[in-house]
Amino acid sequence: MARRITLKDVSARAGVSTYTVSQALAGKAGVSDETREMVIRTADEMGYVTNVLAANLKGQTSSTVGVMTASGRNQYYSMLVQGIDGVLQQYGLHAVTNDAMRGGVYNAELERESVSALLQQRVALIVATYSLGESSLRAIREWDIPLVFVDSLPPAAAEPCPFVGCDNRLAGELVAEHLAGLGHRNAVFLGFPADWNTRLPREAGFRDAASRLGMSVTTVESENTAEGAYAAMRGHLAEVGSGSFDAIYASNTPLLHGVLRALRDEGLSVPESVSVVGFDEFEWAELLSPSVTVVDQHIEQIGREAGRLIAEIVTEGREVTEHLAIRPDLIIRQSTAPRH
Amino acid sequence: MARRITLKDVSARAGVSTYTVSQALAGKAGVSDETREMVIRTADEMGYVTNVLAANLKGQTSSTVGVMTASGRNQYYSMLVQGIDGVLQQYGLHAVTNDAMRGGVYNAELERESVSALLQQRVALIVATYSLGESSLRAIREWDIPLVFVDSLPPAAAEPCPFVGCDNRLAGELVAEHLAGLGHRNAVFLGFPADWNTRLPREAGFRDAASRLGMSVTTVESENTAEGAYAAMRGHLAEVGSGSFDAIYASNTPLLHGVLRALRDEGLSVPESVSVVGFDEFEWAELLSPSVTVVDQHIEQIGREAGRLIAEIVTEGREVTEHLAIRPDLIIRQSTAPRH
DNA sequence: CGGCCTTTCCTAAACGATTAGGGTGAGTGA
DNA sequence: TCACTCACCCTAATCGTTTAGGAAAGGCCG
Repeated sequence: MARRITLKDVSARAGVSTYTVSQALAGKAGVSDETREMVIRTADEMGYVTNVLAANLKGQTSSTVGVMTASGRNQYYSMLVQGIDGVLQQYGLHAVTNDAMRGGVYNAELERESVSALLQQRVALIVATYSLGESSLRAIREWDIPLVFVDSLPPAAAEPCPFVGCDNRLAGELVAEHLAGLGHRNAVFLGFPADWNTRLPREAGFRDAASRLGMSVTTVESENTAEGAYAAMRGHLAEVGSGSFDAIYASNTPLLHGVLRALRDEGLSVPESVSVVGFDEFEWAELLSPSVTVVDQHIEQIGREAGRLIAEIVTEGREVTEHLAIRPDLIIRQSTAPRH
Repeated sequence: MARRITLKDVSARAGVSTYTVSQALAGKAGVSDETREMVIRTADEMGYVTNVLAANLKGQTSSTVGVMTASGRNQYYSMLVQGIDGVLQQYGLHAVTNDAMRGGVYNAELERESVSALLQQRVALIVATYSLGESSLRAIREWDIPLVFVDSLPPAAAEPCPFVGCDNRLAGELVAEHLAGLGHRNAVFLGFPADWNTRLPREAGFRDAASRLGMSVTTVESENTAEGAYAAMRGHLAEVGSGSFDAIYASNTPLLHGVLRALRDEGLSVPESVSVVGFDEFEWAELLSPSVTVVDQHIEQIGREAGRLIAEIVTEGREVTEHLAIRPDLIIRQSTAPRH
């Protein structure tokens, strides 16, 4: 292809002005039906394809939304992004993802670069799936770019700001009620760093319900990786022994992975010695031995709702500050059993 | 922010022409060092951020690459894309992903829309991770957009065309040699549809080596989902009984999942009744009981190599047609054992 | 000193769309 | 018939950059 067909080429061939072509193709008013049809016909005879760069430049709009993740190896995020992307495609939008993890650890420099890249692209909206840094927040606000938090609650500095995610407090309560109902008295909450602010409600809901039900909760701190959880769990066992707790709530899937490995390597059987609950449903949960009880936060639904919300904000320019908390469910499997 | 700072604003404040500012900020020649420094200083004093849309429009270039996937629920693809994206970020490029699956099944209409969306964006390059349809191939070629296949081999119509992926033939050979070495005589190859053209070499390598080693191979056809594999496997067992084979090679992770469920539900124990090998290493492989022997195709490496290749093509305009086959390794675990 | 590079910078025309702000002619009502 | 509206279309400016094609000034050489 020598040169690409432009709107001007189409207008020349169709014998009308570029204005008419533009209106006709965009489906806007001001063009008669016969002209519109004629224009459309010649346009695709010529193989014309709109240049969205030019359209966005002139229109001061953008059809891309930026997604910022800090996923590391947590598959959860990629599923989430996939979900969002699927919806956006239906609205003619597309997502570009920027991850702020390098070599498994959060990297502030990368976050800065990501924000800068998204600004350069003049994205229509930014989706944050973790607690953004102070300077990112400031830059985004300064540029007047709509921000929506998904999964992770907006930090106070970002409010008011729309949010879609799991009701993490409720999730913790469900787990605590389930474990206490099985007769467990001493639970361990295995938490990732509070940099990810989903940590707080996830722990608080668990603690509150547990104390209400007379179950003690010990928090074990862990890096946000399977390896970190493995080390943390073995460390904890070495310190307090296996008799000091009868249940574990691992606050996400990588941590669950680490816990299960640690228990296996310590020779502790699940659920006989200790009950285990994970956060997030995943495909292998049912095939493990024992199959694993988890909180299902309905990630596809979160993705869909987020996509819908984003499309609404971008295409209709609506101001939204609504917080949408999806109700989680407990999927009870073999890794939790009555205490004996 | 009332109005956004443009290059013209910077040039006015700095007292030089837009040309000078442009050259200075882009790090090109034709500007004295002191002027350059002065321009850069005032630019970030003013909080100037390049508008890449405008730059790309004028420069007839693009900093985005399109990635086409047909992933469904196969986590493999999202890891691959993550890998590629990570490298691209370092080159100032970014990826937009378009998936051609709707509701778990391939959708040609979606593929057409994806291609159209990528053309509209004037992407610099397209990455295909599955066998694109005839019309997509034609459109991409007509638009003169570089195409690189990752994971999936280019169809004949697309050659010559660069490729990065696993040496699937070799993978099959490794599996066959391992199984035959354990004394197995009758293997089942569980294959996803040949629409995904990785199927062919993956099966051929296995078959060739098996026949060389005196091991028979029966192919069982399956949809490309865990559910499909489950159904296919149970159907096969109902038809021929469990005594007719002693090993299974599941050609990707969703299929492996279906196989393991089917065997469990049929009460067949692994590896006592049948050895099982999966394709693709995944985090839970080692924690399952039994842990699963898999082919590790080194997906991170594939992603890195692909990213590097893409960056080279886009930023340096190099013409590349090289095929890069990464050597897979077998990770032997408990799901394969000597036949007794 | 005149001619000729170089270096440094500027002017102004693109890139490919969108869209105010008209203009034209037909229809309508008085 | 005239004034007015309305539907349809056009002209030309504009979005924010990059970059040919000079121009001015200084240095160098014979």
